[in-house]
Amino acid sequence: MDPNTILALAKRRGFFFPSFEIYGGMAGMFDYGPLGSSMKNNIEKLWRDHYVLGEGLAEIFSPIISPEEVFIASGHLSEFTDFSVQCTKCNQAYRADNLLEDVVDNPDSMSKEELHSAMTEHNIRCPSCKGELSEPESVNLMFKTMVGPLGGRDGYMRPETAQAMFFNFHLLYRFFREKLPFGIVQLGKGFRNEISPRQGITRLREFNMMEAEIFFDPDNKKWPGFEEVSSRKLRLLPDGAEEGEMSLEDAVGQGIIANEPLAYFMHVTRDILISAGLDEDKLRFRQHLKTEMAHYAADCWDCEALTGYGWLELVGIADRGCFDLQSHIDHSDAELTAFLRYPESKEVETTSVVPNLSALGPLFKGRAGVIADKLGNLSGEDIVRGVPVDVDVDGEIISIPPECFEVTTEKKTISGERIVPHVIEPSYGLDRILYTILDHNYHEVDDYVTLRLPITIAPVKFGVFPLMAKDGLDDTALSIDKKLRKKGILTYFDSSGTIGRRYARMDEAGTPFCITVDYESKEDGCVTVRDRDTKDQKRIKIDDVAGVAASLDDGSITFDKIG
RNA sequence: GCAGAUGUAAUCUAGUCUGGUAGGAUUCAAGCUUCCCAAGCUUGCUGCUCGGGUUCAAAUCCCGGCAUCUGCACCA
Repeated sequence: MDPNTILALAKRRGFFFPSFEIYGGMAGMFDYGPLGSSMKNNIEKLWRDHYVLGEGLAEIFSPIISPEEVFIASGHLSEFTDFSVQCTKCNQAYRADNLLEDVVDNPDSMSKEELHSAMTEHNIRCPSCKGELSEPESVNLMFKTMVGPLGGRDGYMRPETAQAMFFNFHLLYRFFREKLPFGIVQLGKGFRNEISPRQGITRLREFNMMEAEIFFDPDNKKWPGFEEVSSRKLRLLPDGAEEGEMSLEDAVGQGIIANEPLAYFMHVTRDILISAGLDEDKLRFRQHLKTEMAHYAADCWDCEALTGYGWLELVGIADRGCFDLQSHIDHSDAELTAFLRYPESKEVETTSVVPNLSALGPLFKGRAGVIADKLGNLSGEDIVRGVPVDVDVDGEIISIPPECFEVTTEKKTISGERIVPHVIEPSYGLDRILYTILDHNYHEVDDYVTLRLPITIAPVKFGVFPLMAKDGLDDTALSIDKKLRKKGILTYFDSSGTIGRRYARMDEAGTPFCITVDYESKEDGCVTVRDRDTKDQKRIKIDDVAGVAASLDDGSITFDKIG
């Protein structure tokens, strides 16, 4: 579908529109209008139904602004930064490390100064016009801010919601009673200071994500429920192979998808997107090429949808290995590990050296502490009972008499070990999904537009109209409207314009059903329910309206079964 | 970020070359009409992307910003 058509509809009907328009707008920023906000809530609800209710994952909600340390550990500060150079003659911009790729080793790990001197040394010039290049300039795609008005700490707007699920691991692990696997979700905004965002709502500087992090024992990557769906098929486009349909178990068995949970959550993703109204024929899973894999990923599949913008990445499902947890452990010294109990405890005999400080002190005075540490680090094999031992203190070899230490042998029971869990991350781009839902459900016949949204996603569930806004029809319609809203069903009451125009408005907003009160209602106590996609009408009792509407809303009956 | 094109109401558009009251259609709103699929009639609301310059006078000419589109580059 032509993006301009979708954009025009979105603006006209209040799904979404460019932000700050009266002040000239701002690239990469969009507002959700009334219909868009409602639709966004519905998508989030559908997503939570699967991940929180269905899979038993737990939701957290953390700050957007995060201290610099988080992104030093996550790698975003270094990996999300590019050094660019510009040609002074033709103004063409390049990534500095790309120009040095075949000239020096590991240019992407070089500092600004190293890049500059390497470029001077090897006389790197503009590849297209041979002009002089500017000095490298660092470009980081995170939004930077200051925490504390007078300076304080550097902060950044998070580029993904994921990090909080990693650096809070120890608390969440306790919440899940110290058992693997378990999963956490977070829905919220992420920020990327894109160089030149385009394509409407599909590439934003401030965008909405729905992310899950599921933690596993690396030696036992299993998720309950895989067997139930293992024969289901997905449309796969593996790295270096032909696109084709394949069952989950075959794909895992042949090593095309790295492991079961990865495949399982790909399937969950497919289910969610189909429930949201996407066209299965326009969906595929594409494996990341080795070269495009993020700095943290071990295997990654994108769920892509065919839209007016071409194939669009909606969901990324990555096996991040233990990269993030390990990195936060290294940077913070926090114990972000899981304890794996062995099936049976092991008895281990260890010999250790215990320094005798009351003997060491008088003999070595100030150096006693250092010597004690050195002794403590010796293993049992370095020592023979009753024989002096040599210790190296700052290059000086000191002989320590046997009365200064004891050698003890003890038996220990080891019941398990601490491991750094692996993580599978399904990460959904909410805005892109919303856009694709509009794209796949837009139908136009002779300039008449119908959005065939599933009722779970539709921003408004029922239009409620009096055929004419008089003779009491409006009062009856209003009371029906009120009844539905009391049941938690979002309606739209409309009494102005002709009935056809009102139906048309609702069709364009994707409202699945309309309820109309007419003159016969007074006599037979019935109203008309009209189906958006077929335009068929059925009459039902006014007294039954709320119940029928609720059943249509939750999907327990369909239109053809009512009346 | 670079190059080119574009910018008139919620939407589509005339007017820009050649400076002189901004026009139409759709939408939207109020009303009439026993009105079930964008019917008709009456009435009404909303606009020159922003800033500066030239000029008696700027939607129109000049400069700059912003945004959109296309291509390049970028895109965890």
